[in-house]
Amino acid sequence: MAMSGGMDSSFAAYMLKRQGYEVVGITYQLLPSYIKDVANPKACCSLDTIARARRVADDLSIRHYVINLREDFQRYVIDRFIDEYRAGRTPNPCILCNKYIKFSSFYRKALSIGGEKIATGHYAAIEETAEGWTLRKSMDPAKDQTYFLYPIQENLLKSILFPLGGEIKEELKQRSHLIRWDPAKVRESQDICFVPGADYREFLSRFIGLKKGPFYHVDGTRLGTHEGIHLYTVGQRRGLGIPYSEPLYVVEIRATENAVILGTKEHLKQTRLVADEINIFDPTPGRATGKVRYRQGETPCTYRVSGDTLEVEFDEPLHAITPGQSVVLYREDRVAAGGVIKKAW
RNA sequence: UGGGGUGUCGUCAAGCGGUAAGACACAGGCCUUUGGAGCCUGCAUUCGGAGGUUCGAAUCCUCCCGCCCCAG
Repeated sequence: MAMSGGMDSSFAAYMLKRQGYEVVGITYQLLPSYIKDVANPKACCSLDTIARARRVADDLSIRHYVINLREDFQRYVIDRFIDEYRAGRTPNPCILCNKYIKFSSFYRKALSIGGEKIATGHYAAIEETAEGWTLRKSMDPAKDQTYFLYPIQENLLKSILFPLGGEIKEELKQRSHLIRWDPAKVRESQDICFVPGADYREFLSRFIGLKKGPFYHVDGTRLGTHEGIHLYTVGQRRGLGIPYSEPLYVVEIRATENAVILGTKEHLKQTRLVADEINIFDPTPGRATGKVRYRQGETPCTYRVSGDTLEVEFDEPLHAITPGQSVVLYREDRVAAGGVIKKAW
């Protein structure tokens, strides 16, 4: 059981224990040591989680281990996060972390110490059906985290437990007295766990360095000068500093020209996309619903898998489909497919 | 140097004698296990400067200053 000492993972551990599992709590260290001051204590991987998790584990009378996954985290999450911004894309670090760390490195480590299954406090569900194992949305629609979990390999699903998949967070809070978890005394907001102070642009600038370049309107007009492409993301409005007759948004980032293209809301409407780094649960082409960012309703669409890519056409235009972000497709409450957006139009 | 025009928030811009609209930008907040979006709130006691007329001026008059055109 991956334990952070927070309510969700603590309660999940409690549930597993009650269900009769032999539970071993594991807290992984992910953050590089240069981040002394953890900015996001509630984050899934912050430093002072260890003590909190241990206390909960002791309380539940389960063993507790701490494992070090910093090297992998640095390489697969932080470095890639930086590289993606350098290339003018907008990565989703939580998805990288799930793909390469929690449901990869952590899983292997858990096996190596004798575990049979891994469990996390994610709000998602796994079910075995006639066709095989499926990743499904959680009972609590407000907390469903399948969007972040789509990269989990299908053959791994049978080895994963999501104890909270059938729970409703608000109801869980009512029962939280059953465990002695440590309420995070800090703000709820999540942000990026490895970015101190939650200012990811400042963080990126330490590695990428500011390199001024042109702001162009989609019609070709030069509108001003930007401070470096890594400071911007498609769909962004604030922080451009350009007065105009109407709000301007980042429409495109051209890394090769070091240029940022601006336009109005209309210019951000797109219906088609191609994604790579895909994970396909249901290869049958056809109808589905999908979303392009976590907090967004699903839009009906059609998809097909073509080689290593996923092609999606939405029934109606979406706003700012952003390269580097992920598209996740659903059929009913099952995750059908997902991938990293390569381009959209 | 003549002739014409113009000067209102960081930017664009209403107002044309009755006590400073709006948009963009910006700042703060809400929302949120990524980023972005969205929503809420704030944002010129003052109208290039100095005088004057008036109960009352950004709005009228005078002078000065700054821009922008057109002339020689």
